[in-house]
Amino acid sequence: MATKFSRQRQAIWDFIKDRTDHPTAEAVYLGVKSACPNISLGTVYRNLMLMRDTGMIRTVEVGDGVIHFDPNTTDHNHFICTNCGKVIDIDGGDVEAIKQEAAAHFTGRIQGYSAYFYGLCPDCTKSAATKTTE
Amino acid sequence: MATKFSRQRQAIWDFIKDRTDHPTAEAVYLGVKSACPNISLGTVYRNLMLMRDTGMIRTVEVGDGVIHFDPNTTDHNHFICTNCGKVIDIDGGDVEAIKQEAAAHFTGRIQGYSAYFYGLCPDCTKSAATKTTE
DNA sequence: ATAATAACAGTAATCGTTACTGATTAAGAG
DNA sequence: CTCTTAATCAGTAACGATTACTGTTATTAT
Repeated sequence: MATKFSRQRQAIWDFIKDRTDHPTAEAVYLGVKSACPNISLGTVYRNLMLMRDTGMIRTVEVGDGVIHFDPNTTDHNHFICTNCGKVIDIDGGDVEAIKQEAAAHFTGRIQGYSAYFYGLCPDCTKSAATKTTE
Repeated sequence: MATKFSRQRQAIWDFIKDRTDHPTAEAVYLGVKSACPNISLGTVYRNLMLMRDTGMIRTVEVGDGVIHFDPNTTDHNHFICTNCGKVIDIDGGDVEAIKQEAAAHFTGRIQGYSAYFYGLCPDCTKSAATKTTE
């Protein structure tokens, strides 16, 4: 067989598989250290990219110059807080409708899709409201 | 006055203002060299980022790890060819409808938006069809 | 248990972007 | 037109995320 399931790969998968906070490679690296104290950052990158290439996870590029990883491979949109940088899933939107809408105005075949919405996340909206009137 | 309109900035603006091909900083740098033979890459970056900050142009992050620049600041979508990497505008889509659709499923205020569609561009579709059946 | 090789840790290299330097130069005042 | 001054420049060094390389380790099939 071609693939060996190493302890490190398992640890990375265990760490990321239920995440909804779109960690970076660095964050995965730090998070996996408890299970694999001397894992290498290169190993984390290699495995994350391999998981992406095999469709286990998806990469998300938010505009902060760093790659984020998302175990949710179903079609969905992302919200990025312009204040704290948090990346939040927007579930339940009719992604198919959005694709259709764009396809109607383009003469190529649209396969994939990813959209990013920007604004203040609920938390930052709250703390902004707390501050003295501004 | 705070702003000086240098020859270099003018050249960069002249180069990019009518482009629809979303050049990178590197591409702008090369393209501007004929007008400004010894312009510096740093100058190109500084001016492009300044133009973005003042709303003259927009940055587009496509997933290739490089920043692209777009003089079209009106709301529109982008198509990225997974074969040749070309970035093409999708004009005429109802962007507002897409925003609404997503906003309906999210409890924060959505301000900005950018969406990317992936697939084979018209050119690559054509040349793929030319090849022996595969 | 052993062989074969995927995967590893550690580190060096790459590359896009940003920051720093002292030298230029655009723009307003006299 | 000349002078002043601060914005901008060219050139280069620094930075940080990601990738590539190298010799070692460990998973899997036999």
